[in-house]
Amino acid sequence: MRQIASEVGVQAGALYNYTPDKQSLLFRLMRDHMQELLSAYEAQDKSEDPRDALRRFVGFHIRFHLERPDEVFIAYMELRNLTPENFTEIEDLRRRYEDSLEGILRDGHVAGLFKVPDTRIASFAVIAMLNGVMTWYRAGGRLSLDQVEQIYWDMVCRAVAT
Amino acid sequence: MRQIASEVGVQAGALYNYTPDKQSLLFRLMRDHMQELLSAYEAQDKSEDPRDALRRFVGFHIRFHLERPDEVFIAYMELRNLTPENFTEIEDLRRRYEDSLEGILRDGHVAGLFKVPDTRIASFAVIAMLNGVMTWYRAGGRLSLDQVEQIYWDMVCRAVAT
DNA sequence: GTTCTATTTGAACAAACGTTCAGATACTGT
DNA sequence: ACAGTATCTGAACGTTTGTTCAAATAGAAC
Repeated sequence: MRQIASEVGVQAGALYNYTPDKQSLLFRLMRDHMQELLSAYEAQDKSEDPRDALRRFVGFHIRFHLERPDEVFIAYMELRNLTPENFTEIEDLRRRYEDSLEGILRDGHVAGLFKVPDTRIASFAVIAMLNGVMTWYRAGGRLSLDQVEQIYWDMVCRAVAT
Repeated sequence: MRQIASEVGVQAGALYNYTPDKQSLLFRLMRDHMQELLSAYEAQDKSEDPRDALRRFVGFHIRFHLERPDEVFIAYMELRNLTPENFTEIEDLRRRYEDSLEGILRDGHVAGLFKVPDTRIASFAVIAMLNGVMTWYRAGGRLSLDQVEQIYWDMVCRAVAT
C-alpha cells in the first residue's frame, strides 16, 4: 500500500478514502480488467463465418492483451491472493470469455470447417497458446504486430482446421 | 519460513541449518526442478524422425509436468521473487529446454515435414499450449492422460505440419 | 471571509516477516 | 558412561506489513 501510495504521490492512509482494504483494491482492478476484456470483445463486429470469427478472435486477443501488460500480469499472478468469493467471480468472467471462443469452435465444428473433438479443451489450448505471446513480444522487436498476428493465426487455424 | 517449518514439523530457526536464507531455498527448489526436467528429457530415447520426436516431446512435457504440480506452480509464480542473478540462471535452464524443442521443429522444417516460418516462436507457442493442460487437467476427470496426450498431439501436429 | 465538506497527513497500532543465537536436546562413536 | 558433534528450540531482533484516526489542510458554496 505504501508503494502504491508513493507512486500516486500520497501517503498510505489516503488510499483508504478510495478502497476499504487492499483485497478489494486488487479485486476491483481484476474485475474491471475482465469486464473491459469482455465488453471490448463483444463490441467487435462478429462474423457468421467461423473461420473469420476465429481469425478476429486471435487478432483481438493478441492486441488487447499486448496493450495492457500490467493488467494482464496482475490478472494472472495475483489470482491466488483473491479471497475464495472474489476468485470465483473473476473465474466466472474468464469463463464467459472462454465460452465465446468455444462457441466459435463449436460453430466451425458443426459446419464441418473445424475438426475439434473437444471444443472446451481446444479453446483452452488456443487461449494458452495466444497468451504465450505476452511473455516474449516486445514492441520494436524483430517482428511487427501484424506479423505476429499472422504467424499465430496460421498456427491456430491449422490446429483446428479439418 | 514459519509455514514451511511447521509443515516439516520443526521451528523456523531450524531451517537455517539447511539454507543460508529464504532466497537460496527458493532458488535451489527451482534450479533442481529445471535440472530434473532437462535430464529427464535428455534421458528419453530420441527419434531421428522429427514427427516422432515431436510426438514424444508432447507426451513427455505433459506427463512430466502433471506429475509435479507444486514444482510447476512455483517455477511459474515465483520467478519474480528471484534475484536478478538467480533469475537469469533459471531462465538459461528454461532456454535449454525450449531449444531442444526448437531443434526438433527446425529439423522437421528442413526435412519438409513441418511448415514453421519462425521456429523460435513456434516452440514458444507449442510449450505455452501444452502448459495450458496444467490449469485444467485433474486426475480422474472426464479424460484419461492418454486421451489428453492424443488431443494435444493432434493439435500440435497440425499446427506445425505442412 | 466564513462555513462546511472532502481530502491528506503523520503518527501510531498490532501482526507478520526473515533472521540470529545461546542454550537445550538428540545422536554417534568409543 | 562419556565426550563430541549435529540438530533443534524458544525467544528475541529489527523491518515491513495493512490499517486506523485525530488533527491539519484544501476546496467549494454562499
